[in-house]
Amino acid sequence: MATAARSTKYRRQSDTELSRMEIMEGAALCFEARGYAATSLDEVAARISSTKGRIYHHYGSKAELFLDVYRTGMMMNFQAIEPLLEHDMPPIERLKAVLKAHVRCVIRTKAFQNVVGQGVDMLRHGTMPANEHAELAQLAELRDAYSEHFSKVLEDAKAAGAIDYTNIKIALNSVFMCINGPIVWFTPRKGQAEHEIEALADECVLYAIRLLGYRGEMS
Amino acid sequence: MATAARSTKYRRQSDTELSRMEIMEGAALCFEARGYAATSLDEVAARISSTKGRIYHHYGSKAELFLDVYRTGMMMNFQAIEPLLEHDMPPIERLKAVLKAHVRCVIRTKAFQNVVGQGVDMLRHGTMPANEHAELAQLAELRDAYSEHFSKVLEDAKAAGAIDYTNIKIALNSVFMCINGPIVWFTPRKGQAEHEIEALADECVLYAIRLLGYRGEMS
DNA sequence: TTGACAACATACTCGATAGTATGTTCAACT
DNA sequence: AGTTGAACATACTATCGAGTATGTTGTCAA
Repeated sequence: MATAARSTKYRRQSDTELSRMEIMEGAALCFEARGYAATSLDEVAARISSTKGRIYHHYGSKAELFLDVYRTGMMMNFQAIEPLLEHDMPPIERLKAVLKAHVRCVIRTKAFQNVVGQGVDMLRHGTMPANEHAELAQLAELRDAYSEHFSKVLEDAKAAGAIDYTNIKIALNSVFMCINGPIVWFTPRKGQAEHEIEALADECVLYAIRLLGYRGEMS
Repeated sequence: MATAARSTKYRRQSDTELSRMEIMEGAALCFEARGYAATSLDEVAARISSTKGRIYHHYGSKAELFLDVYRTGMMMNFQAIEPLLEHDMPPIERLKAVLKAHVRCVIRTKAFQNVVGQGVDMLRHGTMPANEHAELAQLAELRDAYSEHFSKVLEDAKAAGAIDYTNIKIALNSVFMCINGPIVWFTPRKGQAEHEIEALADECVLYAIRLLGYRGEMS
């Protein structure tokens, strides 16, 4: 039966994906805590109560694992904001919504986003550990495409007169520094209610749009 | 002669300090480019056309060198802003001046500040490479004291009604993210005039005070 | 039921690097 | 003029970790 065959096939696929995701989560936490270079794959394996053999069964190298974490982190970002780019709404409202979605995503997937940050740094300094230039270039494009989304949203809002800035590069960098801040300084505490995180995210967004010259208060 | 004796003594001291500074500058550049863990002391030595022996003559360990770079970076920051804390001036002007001084310092000493950032991360995650808890605690205090300076300036400006924020911790973190941004995204280009960097710094400061709810434009 | 393969675990190799031990030079003091 | 010690350079060791080679187990298909 085709259905049964596909079912089996997908279950195995799914298991593989689940296994890779479990590895990635462990890796993201280790990379976040100690940095890429200082993290050993034995540490990653230990974190998920496993062994290095398992990791090398799914990934060809440490760098490949790192790149997969990077890519997954970027995908999480895209999935968070892309739905908002479709809907028709006032530019300033879209800006607020996109910023908010990004911050929420960043907080939820903190470890992955930290790895993304490390990857961006490596790209910037040309110290990528891999020889896999194809993957590397692809990730750079991912990052640029994501940044481009924000550029467009910013320019729309500026054209609508809701915000203002002199140099879009500096403005965009500053906004990213601001809304990515939680990656660096946020530390989740036990028993922290969901609405506390919401308030935190709202405050980050407020500062980000203020930075851009937005005058009205939050609606 | 006491004078000659002291002169000799001081000259040797001074030479030692110069040598240490040269090592630190090489180390800061390497740490910035590859990160602490990925940087070998042979690389640092090669960067200053020297050998590992020289480094170990001045420092007991890689971690000790790192900590000295960290401390030196923080000192540069203090020296940049502390004179401004003395003078009597309107809170909002002091805020602007301090932010501007910080950004200028950050751009000039980019590599050192990047190391400071790595150090702060290590403190945060408890992954400091050294056993030297004394040094470690001292550096944490340095960082806190520096942050405290900004806290005071912010609160004064808020009391004067020039700015506004809900949560000082989040606001301060956001401001730091913004004014420390150049550490991450600024890349000096050859032939870049001094006034271009000034303009860049001004724009960072503008975004930072806007973030804090400042309404007036830059004077 | 068996064999074939995926999904691991275990046991190794080998290069890189932090740290050390020792050698060399040069300047100051005696 | 010789001795000493600071400021290095050179040569080595010891460890750690990425990558590999091989062993083990459960599962599914025929």
